[in-house]
Amino acid sequence: MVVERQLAERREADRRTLGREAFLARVWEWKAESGGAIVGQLKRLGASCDWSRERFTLDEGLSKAVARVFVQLHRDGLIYKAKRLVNWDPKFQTAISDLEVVQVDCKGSFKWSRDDGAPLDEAALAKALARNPNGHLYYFDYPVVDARGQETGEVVTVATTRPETMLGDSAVAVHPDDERFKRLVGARVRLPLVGRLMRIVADVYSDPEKGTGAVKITPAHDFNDFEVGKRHEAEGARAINVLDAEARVWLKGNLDFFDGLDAADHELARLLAAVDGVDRFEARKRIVGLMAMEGRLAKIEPHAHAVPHGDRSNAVIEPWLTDQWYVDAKTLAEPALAAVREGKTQFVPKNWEKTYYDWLENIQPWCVSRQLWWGHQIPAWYATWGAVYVEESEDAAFAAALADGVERGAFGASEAEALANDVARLRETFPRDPDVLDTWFSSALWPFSTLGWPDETPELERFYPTSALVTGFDIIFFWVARMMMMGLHFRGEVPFRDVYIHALVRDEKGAKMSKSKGNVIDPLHLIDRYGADALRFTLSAMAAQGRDIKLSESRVEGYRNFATKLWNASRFAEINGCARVAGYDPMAAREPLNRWILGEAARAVAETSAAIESYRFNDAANAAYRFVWSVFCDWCLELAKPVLQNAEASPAKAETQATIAHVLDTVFALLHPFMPFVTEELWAIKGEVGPARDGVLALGPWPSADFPADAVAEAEIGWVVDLVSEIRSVRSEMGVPAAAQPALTLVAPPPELAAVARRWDETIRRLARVGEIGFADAPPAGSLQIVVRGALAAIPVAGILDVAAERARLRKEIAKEQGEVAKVDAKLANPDFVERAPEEVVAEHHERREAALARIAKMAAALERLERL
RNA sequence: GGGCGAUUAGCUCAGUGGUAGAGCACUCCCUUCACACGGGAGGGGUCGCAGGUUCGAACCCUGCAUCGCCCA
Repeated sequence: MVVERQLAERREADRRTLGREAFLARVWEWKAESGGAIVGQLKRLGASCDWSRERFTLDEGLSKAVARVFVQLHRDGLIYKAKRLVNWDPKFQTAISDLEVVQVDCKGSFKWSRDDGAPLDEAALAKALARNPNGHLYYFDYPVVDARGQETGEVVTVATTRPETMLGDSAVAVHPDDERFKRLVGARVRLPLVGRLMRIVADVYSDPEKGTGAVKITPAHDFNDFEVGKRHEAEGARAINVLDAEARVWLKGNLDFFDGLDAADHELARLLAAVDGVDRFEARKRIVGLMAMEGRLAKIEPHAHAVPHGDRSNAVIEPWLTDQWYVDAKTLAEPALAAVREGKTQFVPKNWEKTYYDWLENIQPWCVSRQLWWGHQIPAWYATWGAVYVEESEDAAFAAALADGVERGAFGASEAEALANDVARLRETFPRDPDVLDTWFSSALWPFSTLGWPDETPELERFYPTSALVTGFDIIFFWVARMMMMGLHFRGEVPFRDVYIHALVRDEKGAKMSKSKGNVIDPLHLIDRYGADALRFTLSAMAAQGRDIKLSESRVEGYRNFATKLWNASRFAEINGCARVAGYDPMAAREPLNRWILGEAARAVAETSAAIESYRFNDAANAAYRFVWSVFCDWCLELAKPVLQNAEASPAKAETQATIAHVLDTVFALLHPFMPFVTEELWAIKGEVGPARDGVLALGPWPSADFPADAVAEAEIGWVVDLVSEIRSVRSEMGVPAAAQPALTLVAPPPELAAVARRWDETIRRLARVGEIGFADAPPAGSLQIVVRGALAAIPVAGILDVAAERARLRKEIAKEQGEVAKVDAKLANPDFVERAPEEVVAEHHERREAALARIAKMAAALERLERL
């Protein structure tokens, strides 16, 4: 299609002029240059595919699979040729499947009624239809005739949105229970302009509520009418095709049309002159005009209805009667449905199962032939005696045709032998079906055709069934369901265990990106600005299940910053001699800080792994992000600074350096799926010092989550973190200048806490920006007082303390805690709660209450001391 | 008309029965020797509305409203 458009743009010969072979050469040319674009995008995004297995549907091996499948299905009776209505695209002149049809709502504005007395303003109608040929309902009177064909004076009014199809009408249907028409069932009407006599038949398809309750039946041009027509063949209903492949009215030489008519009739001649060979929409206007002239047009109303359009061509689709090849999708769908019901294949998120079921349960025969040139040509050869030979190769087909020809007596054995040696004549005698297969037909074989099927290859043995298919929801019908059908039929096993339906990226307003809307966000553009890592991380972080992604650049920017942060953290480690050490054993680490960060890292790895395994990529990205930035950078590196920057070498310093190097390696591996480029780069840089790397990070193992959490280390580090945080908070709130370095007094700490404080003296002073750290039994006068994990800390700021503000602050804190206690008390006072809630929930409430009360007590005491001032 | 989903902080979104969260934006402070693409501290939500189930509901059920998607 694209190539055809290019040809038109460049004013070159169209495909029919060019001929099949020359055209296909052009398409291959185009495929070579543009087909690489998507692969290029994937590579820029860092998709680590096994590119050696890249395939194109028209590759040689895949063609073999297609031929095998077509022949096999034909022998199984699951592919057949039939004359049925198809969705015909008059622009591309090919049949398309239901899925390639999009419904477009149309509503016109033109209104006219014969009862108003004014003549039909054809110019105004033409103007309205020029804007959109659809969107109106036209009411036509069909005169009732008696047994001799004389008009009785009575009319039946039918309504239609496509007036030109009346040329192919062969019945009028009314509902069997509709009292208004009961006595007319079986009577005949004369089709205006044409003169055809047709029956009024009773059929439940006719909806008494819609239009006039009587509906014209045009079996050759409407899917519903086709079914109605079949039911009433005995009453004369038949398919009369009145359009050609380009949707022009086709009457001259149309035997079906003239059947039963007097070709010499002058009224018919006038009709032919007016509409024969005329485009359907022009014919629509002319038919309406002719009907008005005959006084058979009752009225025209604006009418909202859905009009089928080709999703590629955007042309209005015409239901058209043709010979096409069909796959018996209903039969193939049964195992495909069962496989998902039995859980052999699982959808993630699960709710997409419903979409899959709905479609497969209501599946229609799949029209697989296309009147195009680009694609797998259908492996069917025809003989003059009406037989068709479906074979995997031309040779096989000719052999079969010759043998059959001899059998039928079409020619003698010697004649057949002579023919067999003359390929040119064979091709003339048994022409191949010129149509090609729907591209989704070959796509349906993808999971096994790409692995070498129909040969039993080692790849097939190893990789089929595949573990997971990742795709968009809009592909469930087109591809997933069809791969399931074909995979089960030809391999006896599902093609994949999991089907992960990913989010669709939309623009910032939530609109689906489309070239015609011009709101496409080019990933390469974003990559140029923020880097592939930032884009990947953003997409992962926003890929919550069951929701689409409204991509906003600010998020991408934020994750670009994250990549920078990671880079700087690595630089910090490098500057501070955090080099990898051969044989480093995390389990042997002694320092609380190291044991703590190792435990935190293990937890982050475990969380990220679990999230990835259950396809919760946003949770995975967030867990990794939080650990790297909020834990490792914000605390571990900060807490390590005093040790690292101490000029003296010590076992603690060496252990910390080695641990940080080790944790960084963990971080690189953990982030690699989200940010492959920067992590690979850092991995290489950090590989320059210390033991040699085994290989690239991309091929390295996933980090271990084995390190057990160390409660003692957590208590120590956690307290330091909380203390620093609390001091910072109270400083900021009370307006202690950043430059001021007041002392810190720990009030009567338990001995082990005092030891911790001494161990972290330098760190606390640095991070909390306090001077000397001392111990006392009571807080010094004029102190800010805070409670950290049950311990009281005081910051004497006598000179600058605003006593009133500090009182207010303490009262506010106390009130907050009291509120908490009140809430918990209310619950605990409820006997139903205590009785029915799980024990641990009740216990937790008690603990919360105790903790709050303890804080209140300490702060109340602090407040009291302040009051005494 | 049928089905699916959404409605939570200014914005974009997590959160499937037990103390409402993140990123961005916003306010204030900081040129502290990895990082201003940074550091620190804050403000901000009766979880669309109305019922119901439950000791307890953003979460489960029913109805309604608004928006979106798919199918006919």
